[in-house]
Amino acid sequence: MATMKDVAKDAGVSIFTVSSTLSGAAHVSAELRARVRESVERLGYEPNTMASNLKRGRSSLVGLIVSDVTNPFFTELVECIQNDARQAGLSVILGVTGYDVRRESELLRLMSSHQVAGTILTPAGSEEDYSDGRLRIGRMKVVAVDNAPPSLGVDAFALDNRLAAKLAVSHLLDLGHRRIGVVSGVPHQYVTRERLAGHQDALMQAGIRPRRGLISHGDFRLEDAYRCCSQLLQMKPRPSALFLANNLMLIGAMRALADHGVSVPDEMSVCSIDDFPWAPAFQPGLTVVRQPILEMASAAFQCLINRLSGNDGELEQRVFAPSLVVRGSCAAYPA
Amino acid sequence: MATMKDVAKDAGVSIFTVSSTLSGAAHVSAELRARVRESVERLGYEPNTMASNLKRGRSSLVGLIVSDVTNPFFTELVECIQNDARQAGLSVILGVTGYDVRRESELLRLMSSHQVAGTILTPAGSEEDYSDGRLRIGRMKVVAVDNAPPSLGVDAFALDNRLAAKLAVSHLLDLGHRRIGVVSGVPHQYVTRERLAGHQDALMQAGIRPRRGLISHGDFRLEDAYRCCSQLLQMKPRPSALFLANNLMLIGAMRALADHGVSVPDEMSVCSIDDFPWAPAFQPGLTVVRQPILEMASAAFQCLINRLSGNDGELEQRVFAPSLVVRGSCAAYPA
DNA sequence: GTGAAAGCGCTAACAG
DNA sequence: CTGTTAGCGCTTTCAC
Repeated sequence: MATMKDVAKDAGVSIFTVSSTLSGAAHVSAELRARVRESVERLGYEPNTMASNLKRGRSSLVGLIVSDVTNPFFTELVECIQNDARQAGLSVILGVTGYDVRRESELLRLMSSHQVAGTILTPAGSEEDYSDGRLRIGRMKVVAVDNAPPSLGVDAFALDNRLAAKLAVSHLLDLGHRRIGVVSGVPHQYVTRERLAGHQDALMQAGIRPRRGLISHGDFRLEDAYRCCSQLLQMKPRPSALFLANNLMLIGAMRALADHGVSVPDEMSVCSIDDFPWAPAFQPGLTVVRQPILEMASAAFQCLINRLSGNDGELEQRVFAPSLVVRGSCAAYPA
Repeated sequence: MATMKDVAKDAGVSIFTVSSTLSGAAHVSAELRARVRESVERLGYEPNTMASNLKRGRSSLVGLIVSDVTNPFFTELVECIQNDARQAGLSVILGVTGYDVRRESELLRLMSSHQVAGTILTPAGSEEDYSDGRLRIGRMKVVAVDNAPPSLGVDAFALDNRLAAKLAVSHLLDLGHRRIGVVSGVPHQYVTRERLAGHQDALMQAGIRPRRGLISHGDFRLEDAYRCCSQLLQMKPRPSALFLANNLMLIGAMRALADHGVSVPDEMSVCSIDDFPWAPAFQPGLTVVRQPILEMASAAFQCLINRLSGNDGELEQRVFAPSLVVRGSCAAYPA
């Protein structure tokens, strides 16, 4: 592997000249520049980013830690951040927590040890998990997306999860449903609590008292939602509608419904949080509450960039508005 | 940010002692070890991976370059590789090509400049694109997954794409379909050609001559498939079955079918390559040809690890068997 | 405009 | 067992 020194020797110039030509930091005469370029070409020189970063004290890497790459919400987030990073000349190191706060800690530490400039994180935990500024690792900037317990202590960009759930459940209520089965997310996460609270808000507003038996605790993943949904289907009387706390669980529920031969929306109305490409492909189309992922991602990334360029202002905490996307999976009660 | 030097000073030992305690490379007396650990704790010391990698000449990073993160096939690949990498103590830098061979080149170069130990790549191109050993960048090891034109010149792990397509189309043929609409992938990619060839194989075997008009060229993405499928639906007589070259295009087709009020499988049988979590959630369940992603990913990663540990043996080129997963989206003709 | 030289934080000989 | 030291490849003063 050719180094800068090799190039310098080959071109008969100093290391400095090579460095300046490549980085454009200082004026180099056209002639030397040409010689350098030629040597670079001939030797197949590739700059060693690591060495450069080490010297400059900051790296061209950013961390991106998400809860679950197989979830289209996170997937789209990855896509967005990836694009933004590329445009900013940054590369992204990916980490996956699986909603595990301990893994999250490890990953954060790992990112820091890779000297990433900053990290975008979808926190896995709840308020208690972040009480002690656990996210402040070294001088690494971190900004949170999606799950933003108040105690985070970092910039955060998240959906108004409470309102999102309320929107979904109110939609069901407006259609006349009274027994609404709920599959919520991993119990300890802030997002889950908020969505559960939004569910309550909706019931409250409609003057309906929530029943424990109708609330089932999933883990934001498909398999568990399948199980939860199957249980809900055993209830007598059976709920007439289902609210799922995220997209993957919606899929799990649809599978369960399919396997139990329950038709949507005739026998069961279904809606969830998180829109995704597959939702309109179902027959009937799936009614969901949409998150403005692109906006959240851009805002988060821009914020990170600002922090990196020295902005030490107040914490930025932005909440984004959900929107109900009505398709065909919720029908009026009785169907 | 505390450095090793700081820790050494704080603990009253030499840098070397700190280094060996942390890496476990040399024996350090229990007492010093304790002192070091304490200082590490107190100062909140984090090793600087970059410096370490620079010094050791190899990095704890691997590159992972995929065509499209929003596609569940690649998503699952990312998930698998991510897991394997973690267990091997490696972090992954993610890159996305969008099926663009030029971006692929840039990304490969980028990975190399980040001094990654190796890179796992889902190549975007075709045979001609790799004629000149374009994948051999510096001393970076690269191994290919998913798309493996013979000219690659690197280890490759891919589905038997030709057989996969044949399986799908033969299934349709066996059900009595004779006019089968096809939406293929990005025209220049090897995978696309193979799947098209498999389609031909199936027709040939059934003694049916292929008709150009029934073949539409998508780009492995949803939107374009929607368009292609809509066009196919205009044909008179209309095809009685559809074969999609991948999962995202299946979704696009299902959307088009839904929008045009065509019912599956009564009015249209549908099948594609790539299984994905959503497939069984549809009503009817989607019939697809499954790729053994986990196996392919593990094999690829293991191969990379072997290469990294000095195995300079022959190129490993492995082809994996597809399997037809019959669900409900294909019915006998006439429906 | 160009070169020499001093490190960035760490590892790994080599001495003691 | 522990300390000293010489770099890894690059950026960046500082002289010329």
